[in-house]
Amino acid sequence: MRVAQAPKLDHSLAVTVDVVLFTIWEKKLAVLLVRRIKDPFSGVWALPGGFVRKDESVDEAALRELQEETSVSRVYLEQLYTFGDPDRDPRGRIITVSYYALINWENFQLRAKADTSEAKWFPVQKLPKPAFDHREIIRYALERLQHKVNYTTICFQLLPKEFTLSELQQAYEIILHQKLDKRNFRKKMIQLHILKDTGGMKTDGGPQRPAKLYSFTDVRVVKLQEKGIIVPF
Amino acid sequence: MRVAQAPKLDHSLAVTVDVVLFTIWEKKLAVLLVRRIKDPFSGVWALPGGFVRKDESVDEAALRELQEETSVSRVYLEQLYTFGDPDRDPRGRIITVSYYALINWENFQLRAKADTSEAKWFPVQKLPKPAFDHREIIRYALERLQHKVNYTTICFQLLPKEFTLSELQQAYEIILHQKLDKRNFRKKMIQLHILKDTGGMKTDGGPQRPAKLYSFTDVRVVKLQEKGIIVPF
DNA sequence: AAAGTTTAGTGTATCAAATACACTTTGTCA
DNA sequence: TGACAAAGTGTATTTGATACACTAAACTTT
Repeated sequence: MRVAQAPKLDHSLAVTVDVVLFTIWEKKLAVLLVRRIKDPFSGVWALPGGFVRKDESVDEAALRELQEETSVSRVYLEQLYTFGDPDRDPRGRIITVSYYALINWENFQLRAKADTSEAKWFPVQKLPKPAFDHREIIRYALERLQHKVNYTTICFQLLPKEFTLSELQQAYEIILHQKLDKRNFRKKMIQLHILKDTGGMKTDGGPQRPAKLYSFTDVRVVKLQEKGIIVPF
Repeated sequence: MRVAQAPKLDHSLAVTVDVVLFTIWEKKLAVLLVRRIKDPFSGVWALPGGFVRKDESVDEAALRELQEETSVSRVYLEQLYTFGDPDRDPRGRIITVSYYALINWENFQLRAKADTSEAKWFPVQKLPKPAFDHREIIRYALERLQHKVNYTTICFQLLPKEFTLSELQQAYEIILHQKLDKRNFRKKMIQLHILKDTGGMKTDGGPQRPAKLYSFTDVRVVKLQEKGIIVPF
């Protein structure tokens, strides 16, 4: 092993990415963890992630690692925070750039066939003690997600293309961990003009009235209510 | 020079920090830039920053570089975003973790004596074309600052310990780049219970009525109006 | 086919917060 | 002592958030 002898010139460090992948699974918000097969923390659940290569951007590294470890691609991905304490990894000086990603459960089902390493969804309320500082990263991701559903259309990333208003409300309730008023919720969603009535109906198989199906008017995640903020320049 | 021959094992990259230091100077929001003396971009204005060392956290590196290049310490500092495109630096693969910092102009005056390299304040509206992707970093920092003044007490980091309500309003107007209503502003600030009447008065030297001096009740930057968000776990 | 079940879908009244708006006060300077 | 300049103050209106309960529609059971 090489020991750094010229500190003034050798500034190289290892950089990893870690991704908190969320989905809504069995009416709970869940995070995907993979079981580590190498030391340190061999056998322990951890966030999917790995080293950033020299020829790829950090964003690309996050997507690649997610793809490699969970066969997931084409997800909404957003950078969270960079954790850079010198002692956060027992292997040595490793900085990690954390991300969070959202996927709709049905989409995951289709793509997760080629799994090699063990991966499993855990409800955020029942997480095992994860490796490294991954619990802190998950907490941070959850906080960001909870904030963002309030002023963006990010929530749609967790739903199928067409969904009912009840399903949308349920998604909000699951993420925010609180009940919402049905009439006020629908009123708000409709006046935001982000929903399109697809004309379709959803029959659930149960003995109840079918619900209208909606889709999102904008394919992209959109910011709402940018009140009082003007960005000059 | 050593060439990486074991790509599977050698994951080392260079990591830098860059800091967008804001102040309010001559009734404008300004950013501190330093003139580079080395290639690349020799002679070009750039954000203060430099390489992260192996034995320090990324936050510590940001504070250290700020101290070294601008003699500034004890500032409010917050991580912004990590920029990781492989071609963002002509020297090679360098990832940068960006920060922004706030300082009150009078405090800077006292501490900036020991300046070695050339440093200068630029109003955000009149920035020179900076080195690297620093313009993007500054834009990002400005956006974050403008958002944060709306729901935190971060603004106080730009003011002296004691200030008048007019000075506080002016700071908001400068950051948000828009005029605010005097009565509504004061009403809001007072009902937030974040201000303490110090009993002192400020006479400006002009022929006008002196203003009451206030200070901030909490030394720390505080979040306001966390409405509708509950963080379980 | 009628009654029962279950979720979808709808409107209004109240309360709280944001906005719009103009004059009086007070100390300083000439 | 009168002019000046910024400090300081209140109310009415509008807008958005909240609280709240019944009818509609389709399917299932008897």
